[in-house]
Amino acid sequence: MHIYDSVQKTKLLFEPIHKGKVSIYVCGPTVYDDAHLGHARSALAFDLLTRTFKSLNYTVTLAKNFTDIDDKIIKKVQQSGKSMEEITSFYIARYLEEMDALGVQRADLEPKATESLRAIEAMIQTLLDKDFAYRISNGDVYFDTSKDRHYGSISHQVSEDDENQSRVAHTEEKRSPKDFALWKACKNEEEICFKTAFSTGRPGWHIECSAMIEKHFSGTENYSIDIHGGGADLLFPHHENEAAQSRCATGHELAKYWMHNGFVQIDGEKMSKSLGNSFFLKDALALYDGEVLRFYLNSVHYRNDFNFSEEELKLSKKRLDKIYRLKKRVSPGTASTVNQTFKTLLLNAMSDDLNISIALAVIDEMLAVTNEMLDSDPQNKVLKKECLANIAFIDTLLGFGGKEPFSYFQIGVDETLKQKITRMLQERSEAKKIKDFARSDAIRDELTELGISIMDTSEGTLWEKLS
RNA sequence: GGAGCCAUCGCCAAGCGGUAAGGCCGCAGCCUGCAAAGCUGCUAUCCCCGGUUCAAAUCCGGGUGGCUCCUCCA
Repeated sequence: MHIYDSVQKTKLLFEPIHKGKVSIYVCGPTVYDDAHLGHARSALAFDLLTRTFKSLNYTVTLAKNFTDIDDKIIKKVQQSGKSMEEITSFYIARYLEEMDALGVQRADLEPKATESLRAIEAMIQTLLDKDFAYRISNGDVYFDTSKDRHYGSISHQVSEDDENQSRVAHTEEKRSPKDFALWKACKNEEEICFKTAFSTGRPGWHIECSAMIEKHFSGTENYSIDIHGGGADLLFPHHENEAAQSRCATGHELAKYWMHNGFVQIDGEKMSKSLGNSFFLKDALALYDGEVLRFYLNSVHYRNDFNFSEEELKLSKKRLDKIYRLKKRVSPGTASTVNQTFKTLLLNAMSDDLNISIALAVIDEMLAVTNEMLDSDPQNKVLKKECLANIAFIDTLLGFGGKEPFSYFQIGVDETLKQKITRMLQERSEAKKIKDFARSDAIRDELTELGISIMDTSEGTLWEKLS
């Protein structure tokens, strides 16, 4: 397995800390609002990563956190009158439902900030004890970036010039604009506050990830985990700060490899809540099947930016359709053993920093070859069984192609319409029997108007919903 | 102002110094009563200008254009 490390900015051979095992921590969402396509892209990218490791016979431990303490959540509590727990549990549940619909496998660990307060407090206390952090008069605790000689080594974005480092306003007591909050003291009684030795308040954004990783992963003398992942926007300052905290608190590096996924864009601009161009997952899933969305969002390499368009999504579906058409051809039946050449080619592609484009090309080649062989030998049962195994492997590795193929093409067609289609097809085949082609073609036109495409085969007439 | 990323056929997109994968669309053909599906065939010298090299889409320098980070952000 080779992966691109965003710290060294090059593709590296993956060598696990512990042989045969891989530990991955991905920054999850802040749960104060609905997830959009960008959240899906990130989840999907790391889902592909864990599936690939699993197929390579690694034992994977994946952690994805939920940030459930945050200024925006507090704001929402104040505005809505609901409790923090009500709000966060609602969005966590919805996030998980939507990820299920996309075929994202659940993380092994889903730590929350509210459940990690003791670990957070302990890490901040360690940093204070070791003099890597300082408390100011209002109770805030800051990380002293000047004490960390390696600060900047993750993102390479730290300026020598303090004035240019940040555009945010700073408290006077902060020693440097680069310093960041580990702990924010409560300013008034309405806020959500937790008692600690240093002050009553809440954790800063960066500390939870560092603390959770220490809490859940054993690590070694060199690294806490193998891979740390997240969106490209998290590289700086979030991951830089995480790395600094962990390095200074534990004496070793946080992660051996760092991976960052590219953005989902709308009309060439980053999708974000602040820009107001978000396409929410709940809306997308109301319009399109989760598997289709998954296929589309995964069809471009995870590090590239992804310019989303509904037209492209529909075109992308055609490529998925081809897998299911072949699956129809080889169904029903039981899968035998996956073709080893096919399996190797697919795995090789994904082992090269998740090269999905090559993987899809390998699949298309398998599709074409199998279709061709079936054209000349339609009853080849050995071939059919192997093909079912091949498609099952695609589903295991990439997470699509697993549905029952006939129902796949009928998603969105209700029972009433299905019965109507069946009646029309019966009438059409009777017309065809007596060579009344005018009548049979008229029925086909009616079906087209209903959004249904038909195809005559030796097994009878099949139909699909037009997308 | 500081720090990066990207630019390949009409569209999407691989390529990681050795002579341009794949998909969509289009055209022609096979199959079909006609279609659909499937199969076969056809379509690019890689934003521009220099340089390095026997050899560059791939490396270096300079442009142009787009995006991102430096504030919450996947």
